[in-house]
Amino acid sequence: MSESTDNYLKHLFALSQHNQAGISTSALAQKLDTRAASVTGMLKKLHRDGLVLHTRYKGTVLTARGRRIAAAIVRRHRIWECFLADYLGFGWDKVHDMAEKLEHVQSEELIDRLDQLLGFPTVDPHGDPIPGKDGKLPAASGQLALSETRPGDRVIIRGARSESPDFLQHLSSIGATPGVALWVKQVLPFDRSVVVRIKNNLHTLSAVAAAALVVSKNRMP
Amino acid sequence: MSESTDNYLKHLFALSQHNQAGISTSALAQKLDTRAASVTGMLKKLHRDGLVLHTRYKGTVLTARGRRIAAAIVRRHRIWECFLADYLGFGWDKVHDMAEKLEHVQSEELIDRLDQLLGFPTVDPHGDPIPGKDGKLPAASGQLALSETRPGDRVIIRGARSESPDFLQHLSSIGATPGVALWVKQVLPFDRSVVVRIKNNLHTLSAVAAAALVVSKNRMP
DNA sequence: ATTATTTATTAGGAATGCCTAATTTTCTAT
DNA sequence: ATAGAAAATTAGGCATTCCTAATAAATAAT
Ligand SMILES: [Mn+2]
Ligand SMILES: [Mn+2]
Ligand SMILES: [Mn+2]
Ligand SMILES: [Mn+2]
Repeated sequence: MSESTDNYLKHLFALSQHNQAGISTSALAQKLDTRAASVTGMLKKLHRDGLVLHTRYKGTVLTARGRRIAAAIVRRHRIWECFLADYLGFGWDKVHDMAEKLEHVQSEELIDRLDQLLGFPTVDPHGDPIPGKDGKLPAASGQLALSETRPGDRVIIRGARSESPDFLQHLSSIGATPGVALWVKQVLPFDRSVVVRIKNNLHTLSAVAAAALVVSKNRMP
Repeated sequence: MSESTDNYLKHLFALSQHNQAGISTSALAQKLDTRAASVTGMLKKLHRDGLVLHTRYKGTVLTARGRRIAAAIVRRHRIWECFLADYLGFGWDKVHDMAEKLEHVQSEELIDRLDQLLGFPTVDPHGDPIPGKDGKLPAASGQLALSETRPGDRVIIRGARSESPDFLQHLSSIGATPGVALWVKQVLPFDRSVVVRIKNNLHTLSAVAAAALVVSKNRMP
């Protein structure tokens, strides 16, 4: 298991959280900041090694074994983030990059003792849940619908509560996809539409849309 | 800077401590557990990059730049070992392998904050000195191997010249850990084994073990 | 349904870093 | 001085992991 395969599994795991279907090669390439061709090559190896199921031109899903390993990586990442924040005083804008390296140190005993030192935290400094030793993620906390936010809030998009292609396509067209930051500018009183800013562009989401868009006030791993 | 080059520099640094002349390719290969041919190839790259001076068929010495980087790696390694021992309760036979990975996480701020958390230690759990931020190694004074002592001497254990978990675990099992007092009872003539008393118990250490156990005759450093 | 566009895969190649086997240089012992 | 041994290097490969360019498949538009 190399750092590279670790990162592939970790991002597949993250993308799987808000994707029913298989993960697309391009989505993974984007997360990993590599080219799609490289991703295809790696997916073939992960498939050969029984960590993912990859169907040519379709998509990729983690196997139980791949998911178990990925959860362990995310667990390490987030426990290290807790340590960096709680014991070394780093802010949540600093902890991620360091944890990005520390997560690859494979020692279960090391992580278990860190976990104990930290008092068995359940969320990392970004509010994201820490997988348990069994690989299970505590139910996502700190998530809410965009309709529950108030003007001034800065949130991160987590996903959608609808599979409606129309709705999802509309969100994509305005750049509202998981991981993207969103500023709540105002909530129109007469129909509760929400005006938001996404990357310097203003967009208006209906109350129905806002109720179906899941956001959180925290960052991702 | 890869983990590989890190390890080359680190071992060159360690070998330089007890070697006036340039380091031989085979000595380095042995420490790194690789083949001499691989070492030659890497040395050419390190030379090209200005980290070592390598003279064909002669030997290799670190440049000032190479030495500075190597000292930083050793500093990280030993500070991590202190953390693992002091905060996570790992024994000196366990810390080395984990630090072997942690040392490659490159963040000066991370190490400086760890250093502060630990109270700026000057030696690691094996009694080895921790290079300062300037790359300077505190000189170990009054230290000698147990094999250099004579019956009747009373010494304090300072550390070990091996990271072998088997060896360190054995020492721990007889109570021979840094700071502990030890009386030299006799040196067996036929194989130079050393019989010592530790807290009212007699133990016999082979000549090989005695040569790897570092002690001092003075109280505290 | 056919074409155009987007997405994904294959082909071919580069950099690392390791290996074994062959060769060259240096050292040692006669 | 010279043969033999030891040490180091070069030659030739292999596995990873990434890249760009060319091709193929799937999806969207007409
Ligand atoms: Mn990472
Ligand atoms: Mn996080
Ligand atoms: Mn290492
Ligand atoms: Mn040590």
